[in-house]
Amino acid sequence: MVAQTRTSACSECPIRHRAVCAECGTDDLAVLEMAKSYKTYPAGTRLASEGQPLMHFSSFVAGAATMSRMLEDGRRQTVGLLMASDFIGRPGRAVSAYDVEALSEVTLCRFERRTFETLVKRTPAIAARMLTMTLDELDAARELAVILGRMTAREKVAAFLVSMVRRLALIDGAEVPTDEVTFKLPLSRDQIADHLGLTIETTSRQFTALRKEGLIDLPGGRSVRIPDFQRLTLETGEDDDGGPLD
Amino acid sequence: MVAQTRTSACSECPIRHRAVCAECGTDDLAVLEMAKSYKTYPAGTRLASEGQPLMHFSSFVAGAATMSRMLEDGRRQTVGLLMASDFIGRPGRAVSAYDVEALSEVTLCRFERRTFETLVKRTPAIAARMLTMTLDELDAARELAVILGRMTAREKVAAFLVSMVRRLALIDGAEVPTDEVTFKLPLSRDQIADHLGLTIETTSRQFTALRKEGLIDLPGGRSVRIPDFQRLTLETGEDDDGGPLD
DNA sequence: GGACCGCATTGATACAGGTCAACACGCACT
DNA sequence: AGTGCGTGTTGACCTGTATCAATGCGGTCC
Repeated sequence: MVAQTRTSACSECPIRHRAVCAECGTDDLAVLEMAKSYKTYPAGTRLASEGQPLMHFSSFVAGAATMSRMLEDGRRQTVGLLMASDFIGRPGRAVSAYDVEALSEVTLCRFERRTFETLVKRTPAIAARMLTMTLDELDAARELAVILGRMTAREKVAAFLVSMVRRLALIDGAEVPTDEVTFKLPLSRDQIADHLGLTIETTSRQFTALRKEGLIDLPGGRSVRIPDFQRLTLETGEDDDGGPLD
Repeated sequence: MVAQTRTSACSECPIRHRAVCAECGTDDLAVLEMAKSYKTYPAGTRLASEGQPLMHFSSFVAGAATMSRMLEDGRRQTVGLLMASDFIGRPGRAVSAYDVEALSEVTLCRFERRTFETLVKRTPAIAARMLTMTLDELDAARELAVILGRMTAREKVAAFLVSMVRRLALIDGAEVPTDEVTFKLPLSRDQIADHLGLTIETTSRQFTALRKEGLIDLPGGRSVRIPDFQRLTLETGEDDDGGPLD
């Protein structure tokens, strides 16, 4: 089982792990191996800036970051939360369209942009993996549009918590919980507000309101306990069945 | 020049035109040719429904449609405007995540889903073209998130008009205008409101306000004349340079 | 012509969320 | 213990947008 050996040998890098190991020939694996480099950044690092050149295509191995755009007068909107297996940059674009800031210590698996473009062209499995990842990000961005465009502040916060739980479960490879969960938010109230198109005050008030109604528990230090996950899901206004669509 | 002959022979279908003709071998072209079928639908047709099976992967040849999600209580958010070269469906997903409704008469180039999945796997150029299209849609979805999350009603309407002009220019293969433009909106005020996360009344009021300030002209019948496109751009709050990033 | 209908506009009022301001809490540093 | 600072919470008030309601306007059908 050659594929398995490879899988375990490169589990840190989502690109290599998911796109290449299982499906690719040895040659491309070797090229990929030579091309990639790991790099770790402390929390708070600006990993990319809007309008600035972006020399690498990078994939998240560990840690989390926000991807955001700032308007002229300082209003900021976060358009995506980047976590394990998400990526920064895109083939064919030399300039970042967004600011990317590390929320925690972040480890990236990086490829020099030109090299990666060649790899995508030459290696069908990498292109296929890129396509799947991009389609998933597209779904996430559209979900966010629904939240931003049509939900109330309360629903936004509930939807955010629900999506965080689902996201963290996905990364852990665990099942999405049906009843009780406890986890730690990687974002400050400020950063949550920027993600939900709210102010920090409104965000804080909604957390408090949900707590007072027993939908969540806030033991302190950005921890959240959700006693009944299903019930919280109902607060988002979505007529969602809860299951993935694939 | 074989490629050119092919290009002119299949100009109606973006998938075939852009992804295959220029880059693919004859075999895959032949398969694609056999697999595709054109179909035209009248304005108002529901082309897909959230939660319903979607048997085809389709690409827009002509016409426009909205892609939207409805919440339990009837609130609707449009997450994308589909126009020539955009697509409905995704490889690997049998159920539509959104409602798609034709705004005008629409011609689609359709592939049976399974067939298309095979084609994507087998034909690198199709996968590459899909990836580019998906990355573009991802950018569009994130732009929308910025608009929905952080712009005022006035800015939203201005940004919508600006993006419509850019979009229409792209489809025509024309330059984005720097001064005067006139065009016809393919959306009703209602549909614009659902796209911008506003009510129809607020949307109408902002159109009126922009008209009163001479930023736009409304000759009637969904036509819009913009006397100074650059000036309108300034109303969106974006510190955009106006140029594409690629 | 008149009645109707879908779409757009305009006005009056209500309210969700923004703004401004004070205060609380935890934590590092001295 | 005391100070300072970053982060979060809460309160009072204000404003932009939603809501409710009326009117206009261009079609089309009888």
